[in-house]
Amino acid sequence: MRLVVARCEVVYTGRLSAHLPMATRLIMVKADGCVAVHSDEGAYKPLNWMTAPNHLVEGEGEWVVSNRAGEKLVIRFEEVLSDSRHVLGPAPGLAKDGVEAELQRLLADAPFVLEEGLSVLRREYPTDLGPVDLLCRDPSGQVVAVEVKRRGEIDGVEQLTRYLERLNRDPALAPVRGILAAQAITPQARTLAAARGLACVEVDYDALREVEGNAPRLFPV
Amino acid sequence: MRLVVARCEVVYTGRLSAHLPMATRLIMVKADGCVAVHSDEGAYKPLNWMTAPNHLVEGEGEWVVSNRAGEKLVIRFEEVLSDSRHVLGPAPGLAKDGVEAELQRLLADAPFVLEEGLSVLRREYPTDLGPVDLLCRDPSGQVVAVEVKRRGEIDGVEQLTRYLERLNRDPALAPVRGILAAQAITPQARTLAAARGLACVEVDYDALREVEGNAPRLFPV
DNA sequence: GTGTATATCTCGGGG
DNA sequence: CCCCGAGGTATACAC
Repeated sequence: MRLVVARCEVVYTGRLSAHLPMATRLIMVKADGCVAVHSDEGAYKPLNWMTAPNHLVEGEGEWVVSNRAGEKLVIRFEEVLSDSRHVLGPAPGLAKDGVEAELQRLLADAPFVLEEGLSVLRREYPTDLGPVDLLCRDPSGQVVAVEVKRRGEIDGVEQLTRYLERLNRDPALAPVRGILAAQAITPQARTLAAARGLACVEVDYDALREVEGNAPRLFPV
Repeated sequence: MRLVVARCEVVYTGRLSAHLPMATRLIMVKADGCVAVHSDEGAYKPLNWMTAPNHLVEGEGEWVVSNRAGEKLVIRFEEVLSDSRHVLGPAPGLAKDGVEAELQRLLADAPFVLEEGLSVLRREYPTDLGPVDLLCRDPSGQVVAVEVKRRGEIDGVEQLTRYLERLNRDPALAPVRGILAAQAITPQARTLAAARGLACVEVDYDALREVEGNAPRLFPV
């Protein structure tokens, strides 16, 4: 990784045009070639950047970084205050818990926490509007579409409504009903869901991880 | 700005839980107090971070950064390879030339490219759900709501649907119909638009700039 | 590759 | 203060 502290001026042209007037900033060049320009205030993310792969040309007091899509980042240096290189080596990636993907996986393994007797037909069931998180069947044989969210808000209700409208056009599935499953559901989302005849279930994440630990014994496949 | 290169391990708990195993990384502390952990590869944005305002406690080989919302970032150091501070001073912000805003402006000047005989009543027509990009009238006198997007996706159809539902409650405007205008529209968005009786128009941005150049002569106001 | 959905989204504007 | 909308969104994942 190369770290340059310098008074510079930056121009980006590509998907839009952006300009940074002359000031002191940090320029970070990572091992994969991506370039980021940081100021000392404001945000954790860079003001301007160029993702890899790109082509960096170091000219006379000027860097030109361009990529295949025709985007260009030009950094014009007035004064370089510091320029250092560091060998960081490979680093293992970030492991995340508690994102929607994991919630979906946990629910797919334990759909009964949503409703007694529910079983999963498919995850990511495709429709021509996009994939339904979980397609299930209840003990009576009715198909149930489940939309999984970390936080249940109006968007989730809209999404579930779209899918149901689509699923119910398929005579092999109809009538399909819907469940919005989330760790927390806002009152507005509940109201809209109720108006559309959709069920809401709040899911206790920690309890679900407990269930996962026990499920293999309690519900052998 | 403080830049620390170190072998470290990072744990974030808050809106989710995330863990970075021991490896060499860059830790950036900006003047406003925000902390970011960068690896040497992958992305231009940090793996882990904590936005300002927060509270940083430097302990024995360990930093604990926490904020009012109860989020916590813990960095445990094994070996510090470099630790430097730089005074960058204030920097002027980023100036952008937007894209959707310009597309909207171009269409407002040449609504007839969307549909023969269309004229603009108002840009950013306010509703209590948000502003309608373009409110137009067709030759028959019917009001037409236009949602302008750079890329036409399902979100845009939902947005237009909400606005239309709102506009059609106003007897002075109803019945209002809708057009989704974008440089490119996905098949799924077309499907949903068709199901809702909304029109889709793909707009050639460059051609539109041509029209703008010619319009003053061809279509004098 | 295309397209959808998520994100510790971030960031800004308006009520 | 929240809500909404846009982002050079980036990123992951399925078809």
